[in-house]
Amino acid sequence: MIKSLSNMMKYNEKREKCCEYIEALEEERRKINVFQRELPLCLELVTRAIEAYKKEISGTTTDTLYGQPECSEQTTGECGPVLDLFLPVKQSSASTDEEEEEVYEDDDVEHESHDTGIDFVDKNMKSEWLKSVQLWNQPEAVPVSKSERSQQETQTVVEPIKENDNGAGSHQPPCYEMSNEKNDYIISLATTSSGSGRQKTEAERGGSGGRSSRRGQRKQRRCWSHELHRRFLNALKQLGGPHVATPKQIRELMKVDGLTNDEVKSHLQKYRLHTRRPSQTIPNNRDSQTQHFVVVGGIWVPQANHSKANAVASRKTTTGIYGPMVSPLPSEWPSHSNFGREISEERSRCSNKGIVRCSSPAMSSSTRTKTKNSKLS
DNA sequence: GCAAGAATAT
DNA sequence: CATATTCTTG
Repeated sequence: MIKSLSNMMKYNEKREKCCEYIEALEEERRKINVFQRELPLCLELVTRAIEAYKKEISGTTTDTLYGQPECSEQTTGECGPVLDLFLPVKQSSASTDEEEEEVYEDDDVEHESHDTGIDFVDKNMKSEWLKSVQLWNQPEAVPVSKSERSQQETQTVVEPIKENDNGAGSHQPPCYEMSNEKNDYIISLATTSSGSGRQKTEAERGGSGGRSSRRGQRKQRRCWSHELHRRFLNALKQLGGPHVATPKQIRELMKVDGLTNDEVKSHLQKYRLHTRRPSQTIPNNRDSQTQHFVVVGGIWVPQANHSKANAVASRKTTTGIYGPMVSPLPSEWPSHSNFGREISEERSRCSNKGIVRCSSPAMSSSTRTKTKNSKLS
């Protein structure tokens, strides 16, 4: 008699336990699902375990509660925010990406194999929306994925050190608070793409609602994320250096919709400033004004360390962040801007006091010289 | 009137 | 400091 009773209790207890397990397992499975290709076995195991437990508690019971085993939407978990962000952009992936992404497809699809079609879930999704979002918002904030890409194309240099950036938990705070603005940006990025994308000026200041009424209002500050800056540099490179490239051209090349000429212009201005005479502010000894450059493979580099230019050592080359030469570049720019050693490249092009044909406006006080001729479009 | 650049402003 | 905006000029 007693026995049966205790048995029953035990059973109940057991069942309860099972339910808990199942619950936990399913939760786990959802997570694993995202990494299906990495952990196929894991997924399988968990699934089996779930089934096993279910069998155990057999028939009726509380199955209803756990009736959603097939939750294929791996977004679950704590992805709340993700989802939110994702939604607005969602469609972009389909239509826009080609425009936007082209510049940096490389790393996005690098890792492991892609067996099941599932990849798209985490891979695509992530890259897609993250990218767009990032462009305007938090420059870094990305979990990990893109840590690599930093400087692929141009880079001749190695850049040994770069771990610091986001490796650990450095969430750069979003530039400034853009609150809901972000959606607008995202959307514009997503839909417009390069094609025509151009009317932004208005849209932006309009803020959220889209009311562009208040014109006096200062535009939201644009944060030049790494991505943006990368594109910027890229464009610069294609155009032949910061001194010959014009804001408009750059903007067009960047293919970042929502970006305005003014913004580019401003950025360019800053870039040029930093680019030239990086040392100036720093009276520092060092051959400050005597820097001797050496031509290496067509580019000018500081004689000093051209051989191992990027070596870690040089990084503190006095010149500071904007060091004119190929200083190994301190991880990147100060906070978020990222003129890094890339500038070195640029400067290598025209800098060197007039040695090169280009009038090197940068050097001369009167920059306006420019080479407008070249762009007689 | 536009666009680039410099000079200011925030 | 980094961006935005305004001023100047071609």
